[in-house]
Amino acid sequence: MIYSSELIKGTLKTIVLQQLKQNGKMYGYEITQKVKELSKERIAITEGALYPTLHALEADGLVHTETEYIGKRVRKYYRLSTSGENKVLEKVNELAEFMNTMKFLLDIKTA
Amino acid sequence: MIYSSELIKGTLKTIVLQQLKQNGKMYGYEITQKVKELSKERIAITEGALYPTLHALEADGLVHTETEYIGKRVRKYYRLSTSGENKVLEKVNELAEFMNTMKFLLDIKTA
DNA sequence: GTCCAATGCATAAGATTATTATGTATCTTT
DNA sequence: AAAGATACATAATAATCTTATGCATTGGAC
Repeated sequence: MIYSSELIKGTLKTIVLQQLKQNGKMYGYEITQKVKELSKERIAITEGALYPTLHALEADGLVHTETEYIGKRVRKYYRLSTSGENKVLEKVNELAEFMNTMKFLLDIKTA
Repeated sequence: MIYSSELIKGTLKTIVLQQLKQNGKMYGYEITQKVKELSKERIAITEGALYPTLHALEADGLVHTETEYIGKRVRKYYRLSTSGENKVLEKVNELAEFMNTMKFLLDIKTA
């Protein structure tokens, strides 16, 4: 079962930043696969969502890129900048608090 | 501190449905105030977001409405339909699971 | 050796759903 | 009398996703 796409909205940037934090440098396709695996197939990041997001993170100076060639195929690696490292902490903290609030609001018992 | 609006996206319908479940019948303004109170001012539902959402829930047959007059002032009460009662269970369960997945993905420790 | 699936990037049209602004009107408090 | 709270609603705009499309390389199956 895949989570309905509305839920991903608003958390995608946070997920991507956190993956970069945990893995140092990653390329786009790798991020989709890693998140798919970690979420047991329940979070599917589409390319149409991912690439614009990565470009936005770069435009905001939260990540830096390096291009590598594997044979003739291009890979664009992304890595957190210093401000990106701060941002991921902020974002994850905010989401953690938000989830606590939602748990209370929705009367959800902890598993 | 108010949660950034991106986080609300995708959870607003669930919040509204759950409030209706917990309180039987409610009118729009009441929902905004109740959520504001329960979230300690951290979730602010704007009218421009709420009313279209309520209308959509009604169009989907998840809620029924009754209009009441308090003096000359109109109040439109919303109440879950039978399919709305099923829907709220689905939505809350999905969100609960999603939050567990996110907690794992983002390496968040339980408070 | 050819074809399909997977890998890898990217953008564009369209849909969804929020923000912000605006409008109307009543009621309460100062 | 004025301001703020109550109460509904819609429209223009913005953000951000889905879906579709495009291009190109690589690996495995047949």
